[in-house]
Amino acid sequence: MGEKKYEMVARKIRDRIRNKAYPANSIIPDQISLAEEFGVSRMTIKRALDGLVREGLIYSRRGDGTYIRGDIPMQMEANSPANEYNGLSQELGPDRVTSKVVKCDVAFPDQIQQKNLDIKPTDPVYDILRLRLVDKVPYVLEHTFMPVNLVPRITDDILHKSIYSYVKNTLGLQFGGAFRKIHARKATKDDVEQLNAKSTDPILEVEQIVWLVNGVPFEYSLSRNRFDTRSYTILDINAN
Amino acid sequence: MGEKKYEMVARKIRDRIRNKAYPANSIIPDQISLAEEFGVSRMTIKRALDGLVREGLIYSRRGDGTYIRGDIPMQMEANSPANEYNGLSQELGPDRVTSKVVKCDVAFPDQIQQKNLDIKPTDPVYDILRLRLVDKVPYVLEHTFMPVNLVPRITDDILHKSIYSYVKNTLGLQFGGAFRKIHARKATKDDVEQLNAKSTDPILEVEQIVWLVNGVPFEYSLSRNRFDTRSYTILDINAN
DNA sequence: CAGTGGTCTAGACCACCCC
DNA sequence: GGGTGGTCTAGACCACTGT
Repeated sequence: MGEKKYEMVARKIRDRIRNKAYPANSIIPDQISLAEEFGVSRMTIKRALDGLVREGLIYSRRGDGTYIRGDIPMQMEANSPANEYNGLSQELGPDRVTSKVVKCDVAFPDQIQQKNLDIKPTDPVYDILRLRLVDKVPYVLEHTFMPVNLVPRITDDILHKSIYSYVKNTLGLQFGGAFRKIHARKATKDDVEQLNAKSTDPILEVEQIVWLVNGVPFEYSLSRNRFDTRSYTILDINAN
Repeated sequence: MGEKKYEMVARKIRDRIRNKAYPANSIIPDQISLAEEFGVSRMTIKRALDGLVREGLIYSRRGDGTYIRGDIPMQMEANSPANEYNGLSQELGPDRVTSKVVKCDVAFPDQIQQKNLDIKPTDPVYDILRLRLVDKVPYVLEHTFMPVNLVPRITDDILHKSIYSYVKNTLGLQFGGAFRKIHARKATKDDVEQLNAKSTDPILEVEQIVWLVNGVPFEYSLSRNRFDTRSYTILDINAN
């Protein structure tokens, strides 16, 4: 189906912010005027604005108006946001990202994997260790576990490109969400060998569960990032 | 002012989930039934459910129904979420948290502070270094910068308790959001001395800007956490 | 097909800010 | 008081899932 009305409105207002048609720190037209301009109801305008609030682009104050938020300097300098489940390839473009498959096994899950993927000891999982390189420089060492029955027919070609685009586009599965836990860790032998980390370097580790829209856990993974080239960014808006 | 209707509905449904009146992985009544039961319109039910979806408690599928999400095992084990702007005292209870004020100066901001707080070189800032202890064990070393004009009359008593509750409750200011960047770092001399970290220990650093509802940056801080006692958790729901 | 959740409307009322 | 955003309604229509 086509673009929803509130998505259309949000997109157009987002464009105006990018074009500086609505400059930083300025006030934008009131909701009734916007409703007339876009030919939709005020509730639909509100819905679109709520989305932009959560994206951090605007903020509203009851009795006052809706304003464009200025740029966040820290965000401007962020190298690559480590959030979202789009995978590195989509974030940085598939041309810059390459993968070295260190290991790709099928095995029965250990207790941690059983618990995090909500599966039985007899349900086999993929056990995949990949080094992801950006512009041929080691970037992150990803250890991924996925139930075999959810993700059939993994090929070497897929592993060298993007698992996520395979899951999304070929298998037609939709991601519902993720829970992540970020740690600082000491470097292991693998980190030294694969990431070219020094043995005294800290490692930024992201442990995550990703599940599908139907609530089924689909991936449990541990990503070990070089501390000097990667950080994780979070925008946390205090909204309903 | 009183509780809004959608907040009331969300709270009651949240309670039913906690009580297992709506058990994990079960389906809940349809929106029309809920609307009748609570005596509100269906839109209000939808609004309440949307909030619970973002909290990760439920998920809905069009044409099907709304389901209770099972517990996330990784979340159960999380020691203490490092997110939110409530401050440590509120997270863990004021009785367990103590503070050692290492430094509390007023100074003119350097370029980084000017940029992140959006202030002029002539606007003085607090430069506060506090060690936060939980059950008397060093936990996090917080380096905080705040514009003096926004947060007047900081006292030693406030520094030993909670700056956040002072800002929220005494000054009556409301937090609008935060942007955070998480790094893994090498330990510094301060970390060794204050956090009792070993010089070879990694440090989990949270760099953040917090702003108020009117968009004004209010705090820029660097929190250095012991890698073995603290992690940062994020729940990331794929929703509108 | 029946039943579900998602979108959208037109209008009402309220809480709040600023003048 | 005048104008703003926030809440809530009753109802309509649509998209989707299951059978």
